[in-house]
Amino acid sequence: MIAAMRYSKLFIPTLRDDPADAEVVSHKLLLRAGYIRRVTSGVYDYLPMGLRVLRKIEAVVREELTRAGAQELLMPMVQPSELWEKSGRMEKYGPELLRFKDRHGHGSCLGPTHEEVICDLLSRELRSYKQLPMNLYQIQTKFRDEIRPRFGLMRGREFIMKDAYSFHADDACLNAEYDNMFATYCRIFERFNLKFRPVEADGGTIGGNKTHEFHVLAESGEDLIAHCSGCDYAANVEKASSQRELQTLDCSALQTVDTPHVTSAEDVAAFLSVPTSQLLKTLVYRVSGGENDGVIVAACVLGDDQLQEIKLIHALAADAVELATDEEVATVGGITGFIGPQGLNAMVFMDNSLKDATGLVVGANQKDVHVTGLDISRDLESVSFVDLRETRAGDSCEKCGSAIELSRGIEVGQVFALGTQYTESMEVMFQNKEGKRAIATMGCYGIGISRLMAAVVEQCNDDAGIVWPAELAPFQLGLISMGKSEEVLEASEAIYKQLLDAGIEVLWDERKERPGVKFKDAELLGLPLQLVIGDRGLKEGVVEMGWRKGERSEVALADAVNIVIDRLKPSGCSN
RNA sequence: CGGGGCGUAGCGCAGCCUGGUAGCGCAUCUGGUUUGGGACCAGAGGGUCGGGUGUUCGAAUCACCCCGCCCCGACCA
Repeated sequence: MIAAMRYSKLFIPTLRDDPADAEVVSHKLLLRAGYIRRVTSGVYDYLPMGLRVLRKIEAVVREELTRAGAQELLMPMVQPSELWEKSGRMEKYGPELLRFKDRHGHGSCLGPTHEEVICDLLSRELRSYKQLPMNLYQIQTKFRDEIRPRFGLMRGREFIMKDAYSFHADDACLNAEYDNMFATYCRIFERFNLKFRPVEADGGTIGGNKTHEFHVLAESGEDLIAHCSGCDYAANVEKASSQRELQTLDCSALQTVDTPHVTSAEDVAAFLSVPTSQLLKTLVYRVSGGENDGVIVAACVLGDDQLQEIKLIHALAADAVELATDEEVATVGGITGFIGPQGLNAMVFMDNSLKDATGLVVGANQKDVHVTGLDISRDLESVSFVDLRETRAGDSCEKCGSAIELSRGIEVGQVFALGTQYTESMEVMFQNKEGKRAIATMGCYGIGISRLMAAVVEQCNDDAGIVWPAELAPFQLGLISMGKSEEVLEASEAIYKQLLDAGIEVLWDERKERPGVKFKDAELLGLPLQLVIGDRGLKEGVVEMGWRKGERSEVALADAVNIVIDRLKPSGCSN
């Protein structure tokens, strides 16, 4: 990367005001500081400063992956449909996969991820167990036609990702590599000075048996993560399970009560003067995919709980579930607003928390009527108990019983132990020690490079602008010439050249601007260190050195270069 | 796709309700005065008022349709 630049020659279109269409701080600041510009929904230009940061992130990721034993390759963005047909994901991936035909009418798609391509490659080239294990990665542009791109770089349709794929002769080896990648990810995020948390996660469309997500903690994060205050348990709420308190209620007999026009759990509870937690919510869903495709099912949680649909999807081994329409509810004998598990002509799933629940209020499957005094084990038959409810703050941890807390996070990475999910359908085979053909086992590991850029800014900013960690700043030093006297310009240029020779990345602000403008821009851009050269100090033979976040001091002009080199040279130094 | 908000100069906004020759601040250009925390004076350039249709003598303004953007929900690195 070019070490030094003159500000007046660099394309850094900074903005004085926050752009009106940016909501979160990273989006605002990256636009204002001239790092990115929007091209179309979820698609961005990386301007020179933005690209420099991106390259820095990539450099750290490359260094750590190389250290961890992975090799870089580059796969294509355009992928043939056949590979997706073969893996079975052509259907499953849905409209997020951007499909098109080339001029010969050949079905193609833009790569949202590369399991198919890498497996295709390995299926051709892998022969012997002696070639394993192998971990291949790339840093490349992905395209996912997201339903709702938002928050600038945080959720783009086109984005840059580091994706690694490992192949192994057996699961023990896969697990070792999973741990290796897990540790590598921790090291990478630590180098960026991020507050982050690895959490147990759901597999999503990638799939897999074992998977963790890495979340950068930030209020603007789109994910909710649950973590225990007493032990190391942490999981995405999509996956998290926990224990809730169950009230002990009297087990009086079943009784029907009229509840005219009272439908929602809150309203019914208020109407009957009981806590919402005494209500049983019965939600009716239509299933898509899997063995129950098209089937209508019911799922129950307590009135004050939320149903986590992903958990229901897993319980059904389905692709998706959608709340049933009133008509669909009627086909299984329910009436929207008064649905209950009793006598419903559908599979009924109950959250585990309900096993011993008694004295519940449920819909009677009759207009304007509810039933009280329901005892799950006494009054219901053939229901399946599964984990369905969304974990809430204050629940108790299943491991240690301590209180669960919730935080928001930005998912910047995920690791998966996939097993043979893709290698089987894609026929990634090799000859093992015994001379037999065997299916390779596989892991995959992603880091959202461009998202990481936004996540870092989310955590590292103040009222004045961005505060880059030393290793990610587009330039380490902002050299500010104050005033336009010959002495100042000469002194600045001399220092600029010495720093350039020393390999310090310096942005020399030699513009004919007033001091305030230069300070504001330097702070907006987030450069870790400033060196200010002005007439006032020059008379005394000193220049001013100031950290982006912290103290300022005067140093002798003669020592300035050495001091700067000393402070900036050890990479990863703090500011 | 459902719900909410918005679209007027590069950026931020006013004008719209109550129709009558398009405005403000910042930015840009020219000249001058300034120069340690987003200067001042004088002048200048820059607009299909998101697009279309309609109502009207006349539409940024009213009506209808379309497009785009932002926020909340379903997706995910």
